[in-house]
Amino acid sequence: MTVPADFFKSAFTVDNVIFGFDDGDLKVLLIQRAEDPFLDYWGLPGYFVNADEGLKEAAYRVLEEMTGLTDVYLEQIKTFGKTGRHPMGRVITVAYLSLIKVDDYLLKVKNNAVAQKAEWFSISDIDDLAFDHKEILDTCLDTLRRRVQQKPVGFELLPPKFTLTELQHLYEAILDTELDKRNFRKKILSMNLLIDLDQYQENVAHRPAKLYSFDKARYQEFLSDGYSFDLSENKRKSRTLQY
Amino acid sequence: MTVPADFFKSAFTVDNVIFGFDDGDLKVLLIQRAEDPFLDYWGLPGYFVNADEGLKEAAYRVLEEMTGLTDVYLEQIKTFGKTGRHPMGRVITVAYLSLIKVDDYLLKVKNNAVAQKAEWFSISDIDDLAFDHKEILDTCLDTLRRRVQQKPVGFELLPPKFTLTELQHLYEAILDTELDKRNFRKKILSMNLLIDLDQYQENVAHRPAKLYSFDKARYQEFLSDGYSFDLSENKRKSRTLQY
DNA sequence: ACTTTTAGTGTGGATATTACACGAATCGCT
DNA sequence: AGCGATTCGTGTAATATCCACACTAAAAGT
Repeated sequence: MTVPADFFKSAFTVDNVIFGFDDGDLKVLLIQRAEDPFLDYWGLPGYFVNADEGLKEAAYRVLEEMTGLTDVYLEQIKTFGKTGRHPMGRVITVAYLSLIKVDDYLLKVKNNAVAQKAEWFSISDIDDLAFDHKEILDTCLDTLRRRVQQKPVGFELLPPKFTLTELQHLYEAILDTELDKRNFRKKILSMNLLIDLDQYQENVAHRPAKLYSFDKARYQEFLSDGYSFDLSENKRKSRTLQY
Repeated sequence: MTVPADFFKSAFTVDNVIFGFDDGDLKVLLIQRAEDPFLDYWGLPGYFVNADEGLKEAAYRVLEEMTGLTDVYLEQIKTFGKTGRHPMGRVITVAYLSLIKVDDYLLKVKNNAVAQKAEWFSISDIDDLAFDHKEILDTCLDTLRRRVQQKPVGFELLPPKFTLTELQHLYEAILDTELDKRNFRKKILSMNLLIDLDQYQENVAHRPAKLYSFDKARYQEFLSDGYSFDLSENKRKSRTLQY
């Protein structure tokens, strides 16, 4: 076993899968490529990792250069390294995932970036992307759906003040399912993650809903405590199994 | 944004974290290095990915060359890419995890491998390893402990015929906790993952225990069905939360 | 036959999960 | 002012799950 001849002759990239919630719809942020290969194709915002930066660092830098987003939390999901996934040679890519609320961020492509523009796309409208980005997106979507049942991630996707119905719709959109209103409220309120603002919607043509905000301190506790969420209303007989 | 000057001047490796269960103890498979850097240090069995092979493929190949193990199931866990983690330059490594039963495998280091020898170490005896392998190991151990509560992975670690007490000890070793015998048995049997062999231990100085084996077909169902396991006997008040 | 050791078994109280329906509050229209 | 349309907000009861807890059974060795 020797050092391969092509040692130090490979490249790695990061690709960011940024999910957003807007208008009752789960979206993902794509860029249109400004260079070959896949010129003009849409793909995930991703680019090469520099030699002097860490992976996560690179993911944040690339995301900002290509879409203008800063201050999003990125989480490493999986690394894709099939041969032939990049026409320029052996390129391995590390996929990062984030969940943000669309309204909070203004998209802005830097001049020197490899992107012509950045836009949000509804998940259901996406069929083909540059490279193997569709596969990466699908993997991240699976992860998101599993994740959402274990951590209260959904909150990141709503405005600072929201109604319980909005929160429920969010979960229904991500999980592509329907939930029972009363049970949803019971659960969510019992978690003490919400702050009751004692304010109400205005100018709605129906009984106005109470507004809530999200208790960030309490959220931190949840994450560190390894709490287990569970969306359920479950299909199967024996749901929570041990061992 | 341009292609970095050091494009195609990086290297990647795979590192395998192979957990084994033996003698009531959770172990991990390490190799002693036969080359610099970290000559003579113990570390994870890992090496460079060739340009013409996929990541997973590389992980299997490297594992076999360094330890002789074949036919283990490897799962990608995380990619480590801090700058400075490898003294030779920018090297990114993808960590793979596996769980096997020690007795089933004979360790055999190939002549040309970068390893002098391969040995099993108890988790608790490991303090320092080559590179950042201790950090990689710790990350994989966390993943294993979480994993074990979601999938019945533990079965891989026992001989073909085992007693319920052995299975319980396995879980106790992995999770570093004690479990209630009656509740454990109720749960595990209700999952229908075990086949009652109608055989008993022999030559033990006490009442002999029934022997079971593991129903592989049923196990497959579990995996594909996205069942949720849960080890519990739980510390916290509200265990299973929704939303 | 007695000791030692591990195997094997059931119940009840507390909590969590699910299914399910109707009055309340606002707006806009007449 | 009254009515219709719309969404908000709330409780209960049946079922399933979770967990704590203690004694008898079977074999080997003396």
